[in-house]
Amino acid sequence: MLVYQEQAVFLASFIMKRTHNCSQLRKSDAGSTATLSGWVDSVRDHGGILFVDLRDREGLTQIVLDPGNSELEAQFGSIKPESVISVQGKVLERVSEAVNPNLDTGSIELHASELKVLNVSKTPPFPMDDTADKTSEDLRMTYRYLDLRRSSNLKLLKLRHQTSQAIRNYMDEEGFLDVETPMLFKSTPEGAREFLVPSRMNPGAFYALPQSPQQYKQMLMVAGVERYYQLARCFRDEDLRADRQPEFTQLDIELSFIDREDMYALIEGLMQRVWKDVLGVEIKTPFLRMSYFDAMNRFGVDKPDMRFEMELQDCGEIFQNSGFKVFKGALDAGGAVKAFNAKGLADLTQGELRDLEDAAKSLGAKGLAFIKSEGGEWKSPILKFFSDEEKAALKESLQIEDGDIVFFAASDWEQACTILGRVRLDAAKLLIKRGKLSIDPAAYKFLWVIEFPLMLFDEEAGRYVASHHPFTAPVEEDIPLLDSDPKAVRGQHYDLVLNGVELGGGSIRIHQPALQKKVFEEVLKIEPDVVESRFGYMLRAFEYGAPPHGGIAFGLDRMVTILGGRSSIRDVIAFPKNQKGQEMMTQSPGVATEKQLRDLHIKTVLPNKK
RNA sequence: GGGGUAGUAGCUCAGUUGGUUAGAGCGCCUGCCUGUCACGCAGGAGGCCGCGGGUUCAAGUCCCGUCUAUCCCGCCA
Repeated sequence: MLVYQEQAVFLASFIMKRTHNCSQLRKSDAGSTATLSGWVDSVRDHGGILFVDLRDREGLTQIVLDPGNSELEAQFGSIKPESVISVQGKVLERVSEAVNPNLDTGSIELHASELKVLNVSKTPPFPMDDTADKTSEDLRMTYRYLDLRRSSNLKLLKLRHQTSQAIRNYMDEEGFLDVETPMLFKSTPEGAREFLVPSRMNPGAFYALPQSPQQYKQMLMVAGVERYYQLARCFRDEDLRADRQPEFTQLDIELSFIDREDMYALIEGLMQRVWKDVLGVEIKTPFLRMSYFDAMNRFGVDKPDMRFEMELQDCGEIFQNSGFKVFKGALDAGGAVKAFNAKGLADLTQGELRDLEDAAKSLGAKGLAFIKSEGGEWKSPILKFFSDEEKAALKESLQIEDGDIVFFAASDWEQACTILGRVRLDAAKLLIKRGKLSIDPAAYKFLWVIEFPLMLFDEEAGRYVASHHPFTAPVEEDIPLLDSDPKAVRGQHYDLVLNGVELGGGSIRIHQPALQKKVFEEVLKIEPDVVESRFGYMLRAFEYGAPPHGGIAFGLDRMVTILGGRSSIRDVIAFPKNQKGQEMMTQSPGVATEKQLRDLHIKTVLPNKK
């Protein structure tokens, strides 16, 4: 009997096969017969006449049930929003007063003559329109299949598809091969924490899920692939943020016989293509370029948002001989005094000021010095330490006018820049809230950040560490500095930044085995046996004719987030994980059975709960 | 690991200096309604005020703890 019913439904779906989607019918179809299938978006029962908005992936069509058909009326009476139905009927042009200009199909409606209720829906746990954006993510993710069914979310999935499609077309036309690399990789404890996968057949041994296909793609260059790309899934077992997921997708690219200029041109073309195909927007090239030093010095971050000004100024000269010990002391210690003018923000509240100060403190500042210009006079707790000359010089260099507030940071150069970089972004948000600063949502300010230092000195480890990764090639003329002054060596590294978001980064790689070995052993001071076990195959590969090569990788999720005008990458991932790395719908991760653990030669030791 | 914010009806939120029976909008249920498109109108149901403890004659409200979510720092290309 049950089987019979299922067959009946199965059969029904064929009898009522759809002839159009819900966004297709137009005035020209008037008079014809059509069948639509989809979800009930809303029901408006006027007693006599009844309207149903039928929705599918493509759009919405209004169904009309004219009075007089008691059998159909009974059927329609039973349907609820989100039920799945098929309707057959006559397409009729709407009378002019009834036309809905907000709907693609608003000039017609389908007058139902037959209805199949394919599946009745329970009442959804949250609204199915855009007001659900305010519903807690927790609940939406538990019912992600309903959340995704909302048209704004289906649009985002479509947008993501269009983005990867545009990428694939461009890469194909540029001669790139899509090559898949292993998901089960070897652990490389440098860098991000990895997800480990126990190997049943090799007791005690573990695979690691790749943080990126970095090493494999370089091997593909040695193999002569010349141009490789992949939309690669990558994994990092680190704490999450709005723009970070434990698994994410990279557009991974590597190519041979190129220099940095070739890379810039290739990627600028790619971005042009993506923005054109997905949004219909023309992006201007070439992109602006800025050295890492300038980015830090002028904006306090290595990924400046170029959509607004408020640049940091250097006040070192002004306070060279200042009576204000905090500033003088920082300068005497070889540091810097930086400042920027948050134009028009003198009216900030005590709470807002405290928030800015907290932000500064979280980056190591002892406080946040400021000068407000309000009602024709300057107000500041530190004003009394400044001489008239210093005040005049400040007014001049920071262009201080009434209503402005200037923030200061005095520390070593990098920290001072970082602190103000953060305050600058927060101040911009406050100005936007007040309507004093506006950022065009359709502005796309691409920027290459270049000339990063190849190494950073890690105070904790007491040695140099690669700022990008250890395969980045030094700028040619800086190679002699590897021995004398490693931190002055610039890498052939480049980041692509868009509106303050790091879209991607990469570098020209080292392809000479001797230089790579030197970087590993002499500069980064990695023990030779560790080098051998982790990178030995790579050094050997380079001895067999490695071509000069370089690459780049982009966060596809971040790119789609920006294209879709969203703020969280979770919005553009079909089934994202929450901040604890759990996927709420399937309740993953789950506990393994005893047998599974035994097979994998694993014992779990749970943390003590106090 | 640390800090901020939030947790009250299915959803979004209000709830005064602690004070009687905890409210609104949407949704849901019932009825009415022949042109709506967020239909309208009338009525109704629905609450462990996250959880545990404390202060008090009295706690949604104050205190302590805890859990959950989210944002940020640490961490992470």
